[in-house]
Amino acid sequence: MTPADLPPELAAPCVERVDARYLQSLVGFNARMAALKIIGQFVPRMAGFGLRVVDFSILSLIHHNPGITSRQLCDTLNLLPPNLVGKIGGLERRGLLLRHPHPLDRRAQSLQLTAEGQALMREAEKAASQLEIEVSQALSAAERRTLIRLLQKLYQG
Amino acid sequence: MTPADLPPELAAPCVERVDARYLQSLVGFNARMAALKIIGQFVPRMAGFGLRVVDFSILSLIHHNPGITSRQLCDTLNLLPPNLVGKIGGLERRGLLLRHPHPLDRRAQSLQLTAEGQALMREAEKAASQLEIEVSQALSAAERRTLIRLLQKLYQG
DNA sequence: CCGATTTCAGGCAAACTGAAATGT
DNA sequence: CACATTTCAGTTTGCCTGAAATCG
Repeated sequence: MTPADLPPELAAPCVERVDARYLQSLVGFNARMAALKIIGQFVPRMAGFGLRVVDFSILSLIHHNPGITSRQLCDTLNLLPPNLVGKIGGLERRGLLLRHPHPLDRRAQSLQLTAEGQALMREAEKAASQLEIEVSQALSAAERRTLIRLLQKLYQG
Repeated sequence: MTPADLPPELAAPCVERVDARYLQSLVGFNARMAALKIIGQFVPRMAGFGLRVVDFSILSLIHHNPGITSRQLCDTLNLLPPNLVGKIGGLERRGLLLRHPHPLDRRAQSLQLTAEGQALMREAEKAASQLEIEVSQALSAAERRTLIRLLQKLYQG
């Protein structure tokens, strides 16, 4: 079948412009593509503070929730406990956070930012909010609010 | 400082309910959380077809673009060429796709689904579209269209 | 000679699993 | 005794860089 002496344009097809309409009809595909694009811009900004994206999320949650536990961090950020241990340890060795015994549950630990950690996060969150403006420049303020509301309906529902 | 004989509720703070409002004000955080939730439901469905999420994306693009090249797949899916080689090889060994010499560029390869690959993707895309309905049940049809439009404005802009 | 496409090889970081120690 | 929180050890997976072979 498909003799070799057929004209080249019939032997094997080729594509000029990729048709991604089916994948683009799936919310998951679009959410993943958008997340990858934004995170791709986030990574180099946070690298300026010596932080990865996940470090920023961890420190931000501790920043706004002094005394939060590892377990609560895992639940909020969809992390597994063994993966958090090393990250918390590294941030502690850098002097950005402290572990205290938890007042209500001696199995757990009460996490807090040091003064240095708080100063770093004030700057890092300033940079994050600035990047937020740049990344959502294609959207109006109302569209941005709508987008966030719909995304939260999706993953919180 | 902070004497050990202070009442426990003052020695170290603790949080009852985590305040994630700052992270939730960032589009990137919400897009990532939504993508993770959807993909988390996608993985077991595609496992029923012996596919990972990325395999589904690859096969779907070949399905709707017979003759597409590896390079075009990489551009569309944000993959690096070395990472695609093994995946294409595995799908070929399973008899789901075929590689033909590209009619216009002998460096490239023209990718096509076999009859078995086409049959598999008809079922897999049916399952994906069904999951799409379930996962966006929290949204109205109009909200779902709006969400997709705004996400595309973000990552295409 | 330079660039693009595909492929292979090796290194690095991240993820999950299983189990142990401690405490509820 | 059953369960929860943290931690460690081992394994696997995936991603990235660098370089080679082929071709435009």
